Amino acid sequence: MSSHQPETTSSGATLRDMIWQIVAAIPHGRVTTYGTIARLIGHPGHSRYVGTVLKQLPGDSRLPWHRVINSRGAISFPPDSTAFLRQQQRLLQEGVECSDGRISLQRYLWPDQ
DNA sequence: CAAATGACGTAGC
DNA sequence: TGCTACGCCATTT
Repeated sequence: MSSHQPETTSSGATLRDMIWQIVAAIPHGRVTTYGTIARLIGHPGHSRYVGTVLKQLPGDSRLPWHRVINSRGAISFPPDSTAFLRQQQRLLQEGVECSDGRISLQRYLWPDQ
């Protein structure tokens, strides 16, 4: 087998598949963080990888990637980038207050404490 | 194949 | 309260 085969679990799912699954499960109008997702898939500390996976999503993906923000409660894109504006726009569209690019984890974080 | 990179997080100062 | 330094590791150069 080639050494660049995706890491798989006992169920056969790749880490990437698990991340997609979690992102798809984020409720409308709620958000979660990269670190939280890493924990949910049983790999705490892999927060950077979560970002890498989302970065590789095809442009036409229907996954709600915009509901993923960083632990500071902010959008992880430069404020002047189009990506930032797109994410902010999608969040505002579903009722998440982020006019300043900041989201209240206290109010929107998923899963609930 | 070695080194740099990145949609992160957190401990330390 | 804010910055810096590191750890993390798949992916890219």
